[in-house]
Amino acid sequence: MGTELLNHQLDRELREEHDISFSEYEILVRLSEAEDGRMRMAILADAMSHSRSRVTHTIARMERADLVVREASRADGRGVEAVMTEEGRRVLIAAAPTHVRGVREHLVDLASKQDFAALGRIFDEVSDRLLRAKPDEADIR
Amino acid sequence: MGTELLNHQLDRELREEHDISFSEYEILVRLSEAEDGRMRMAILADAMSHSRSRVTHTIARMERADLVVREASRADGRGVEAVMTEEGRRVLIAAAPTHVRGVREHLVDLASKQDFAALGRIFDEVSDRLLRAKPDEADIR
DNA sequence: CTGCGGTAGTACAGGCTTCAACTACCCGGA
DNA sequence: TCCGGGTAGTTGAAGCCTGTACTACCGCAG
Repeated sequence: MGTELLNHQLDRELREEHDISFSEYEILVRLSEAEDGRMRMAILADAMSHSRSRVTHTIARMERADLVVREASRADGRGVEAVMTEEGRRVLIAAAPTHVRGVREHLVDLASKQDFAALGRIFDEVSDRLLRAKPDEADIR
Repeated sequence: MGTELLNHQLDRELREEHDISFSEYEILVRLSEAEDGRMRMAILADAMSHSRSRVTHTIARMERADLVVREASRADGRGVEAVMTEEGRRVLIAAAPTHVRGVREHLVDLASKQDFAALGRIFDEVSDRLLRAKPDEADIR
């Protein structure tokens, strides 16, 4: 699988040029697309197929770097919302071209339109299956 | 990228059913294909695009589990060879069907022959480029 | 209103990977 | 022969992820 090589490379480029990891970048992207740049921790976790524990840690690091702040949810006393800061938006805007260029350079430009489309079809399907299997863990039991 | 989901799933299946990680499985596969079931650490590292440090740690874990033993290289005083044990071969033979089934179930069976071929073409190309760039790190400098 | 199962998030310990020393050894040139 | 640069591998610390346990809160049934 060259996929690890690719992810690793994209991660490294973001770290070197903008001091954020690929996961942090993805969180910023999702927050930027959300209403008011804010999202509940659990939604974030599900959206990225990360464990809640992982999101807690990642958001903690991002909070230290002033990319987000944590706010208690008004609606649900258990809830916490991650909110993108100005600095977070600034870093996202700076980092996006790096990421886009990386994906082009290391992936898109190397494949024909047809092959790239096939790639999309395959991983949509793979994700669908694996995500559908997880929620209730009803596999074989 | 659903690729992380897939790797994670394959890793989990190997851990649950055979108590080895995906990386350990891959090392066993490579050793089994090598002359006498033995390989130099550096060759192993290059073959899997892992850091030497990583291979050192992984082999150390595998040695604790009796899957391999370490032997000093006769030819090169600096060298160390990882040698597959009987137990290692036994575990590989047991684990291989799990892995093959996993790949079929979570990937191959979900794609058409054509799309799957496209996948192969793309990641061969991606790997080639990234590996060609690395060795001398001559990128832009 | 009280109890209770379920959900949200965090804390902590353990495991894997990385990075940067560091040791040991190889080999070619002076 | 001896030196110096390069290679092989290991070590230990630090970072990130996982699983588990735990607290706090929700909401419904009784």
